Amino acid sequence: MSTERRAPLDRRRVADTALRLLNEVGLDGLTLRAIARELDVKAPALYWHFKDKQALLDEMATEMYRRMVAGASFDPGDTWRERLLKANRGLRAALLDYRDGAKVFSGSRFTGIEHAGQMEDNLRLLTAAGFTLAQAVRALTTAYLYTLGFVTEEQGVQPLPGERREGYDVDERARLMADFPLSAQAGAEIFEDYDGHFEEGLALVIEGIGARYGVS
Amino acid sequence: MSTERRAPLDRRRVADTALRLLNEVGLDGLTLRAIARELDVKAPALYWHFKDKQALLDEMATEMYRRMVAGASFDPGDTWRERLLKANRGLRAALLDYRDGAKVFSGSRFTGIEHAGQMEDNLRLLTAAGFTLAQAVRALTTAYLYTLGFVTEEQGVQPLPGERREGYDVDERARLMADFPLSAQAGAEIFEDYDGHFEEGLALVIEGIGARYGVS
DNA sequence: AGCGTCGCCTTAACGGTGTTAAATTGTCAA
DNA sequence: TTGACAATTTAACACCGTTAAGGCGACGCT
Repeated sequence: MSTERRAPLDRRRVADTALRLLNEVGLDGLTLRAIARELDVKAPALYWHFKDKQALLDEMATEMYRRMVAGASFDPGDTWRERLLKANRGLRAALLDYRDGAKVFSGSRFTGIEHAGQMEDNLRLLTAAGFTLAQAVRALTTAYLYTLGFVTEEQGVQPLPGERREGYDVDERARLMADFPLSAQAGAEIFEDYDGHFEEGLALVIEGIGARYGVS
Repeated sequence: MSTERRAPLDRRRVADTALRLLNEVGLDGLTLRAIARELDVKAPALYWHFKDKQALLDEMATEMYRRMVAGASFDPGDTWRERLLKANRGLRAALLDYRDGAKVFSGSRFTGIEHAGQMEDNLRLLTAAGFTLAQAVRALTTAYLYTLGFVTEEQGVQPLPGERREGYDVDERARLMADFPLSAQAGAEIFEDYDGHFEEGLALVIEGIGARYGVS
C-alpha cells in the first residue's frame, strides 16, 4: 500500500493551481469544486485556507502581481518615461498571461502590502524627476487605469493571445455599418493589432503627463 | 374579479426593470428570479425574450448607452477638446448612475448598431479638426478606456455615490504602510475626491492627444 | 504507553442559480 | 369551432458557494 501523502495545502499553492486552471476553463468555469479536484481535495477543504471564494481570488490577483514584479527589470536610472512604459507594458503582459486576467485583477484587492514596494519605488523616481507627489500619483494612476481598461476590452475580444471570441468579424461589422462610413472604417483600428494600439495610447498618456506637468 | 392583465413583456421593459433593480441589489443580487418577480412573472418567461442572461445584460448595457446619448448635449461647434471632455464626463456619469455600472457595461456588448451614430459624429468632428482617422480613433478610444478603467476602480471602492465599501480606511492604510512614506501619503490621492482625480486624468489624456498629434 | 488537543480534511446537506422541456393559457384568424 | 401561434407557467436538472459536523493523523504531556 502506498503511504504517500499529499503535502498539506497552503494559500499560495491553492492560488497557483487556480491560476493554472483559469487558463483552461476561464473565470466562469473556475469553480471551487474544479480547483479542489485539481488539488486532489474536496471543495470545503478550501475554506480552511480562505474565508470565501473572493479571498481566493484576491490571493490570485496578489500572486499575479508578485509574478509581474518578479519579471520586471526596473533600473533606478530609468527616466520617468521609461519607467512608465516598462511598468504598464509589464502590467499588460501580466494580465494577458491569464484568461480573464484583467477581470480577476480589477475585481480583487491585494491581500498584503507587498505591492507598496513597487509603488514606493515609482513614486520616488517620479518625484525625483521633478513631479510633486500629487502629480506623480496622478501620472501613475492614469496610466494604470488606461492599461487596465485596455486589457479588459482586449480580453473581451481575445481571451488569450491567438484565440478570438465570436461575433467580432470586422468585415461583417463594416457591412452593418454601411451608413456610418467612418465608424465602419474604424473597425480595423479597434479590433486588430492590439499591441500597436496599446503602445500608441500609452504614448498619448505619457505625452500628456510630460506636457501638462512640464517635466521632460 | 379583476380582469386586469399585465401588459406583455418586451426586451426594453425587462432591461428597464433590471436596471432599476440593479441599484438596489447590485450585480451579484441581480438574479433572473428577482428580475422576474419584479415584473410579476416567473423566471423562465424571460427566456422567451432573451436567449440567456448575458443577452439581457447586453440589452441593459445598450439601454445605459441610449440614456447616456439622450442626456448628451453635443454641439456640432464643439472643439475636439470640448467634445472629448463632454463625451467622457457623460460616460462616467452614465456608469455611476448604476451600481456596478462599469462592470455591467464592460462585460457586455451592444445589441444593435445604435452606438454607431455617436461614434460617427465624434469621428467626423475630430477628423474635421485635423486628425487622421487613425488618430481620431486612437484619441477617442484611449480616453474611453481610461474612463472605463477609472469608473471600474471607483465603483470598486464606492458602489454608489455616497456609500463606501469596507476595507478602505485611508488612515489605517497609512499606518500599515509606515515603511513606505510616499505610498502612505498617496492614499488620499487615490481613494478620495474621485471627481477631481477623474478630471485631472482626463486632462492628461487630452493634453497628450493635442501634443502628440499636433492639433490644437 | 496512553490520552487529549489541534490542524487539516471529508461527508452530508442547504438554499439558491441559470437553464431546459413540457404543459398551459389567451388571442386572433379561417 | 377549430387551429395556430405567441407568451407564460410548472416542474425539474445539474451545478454553485457555503456551512455544520465529524473523522483522522500527528504531536506533546503525563
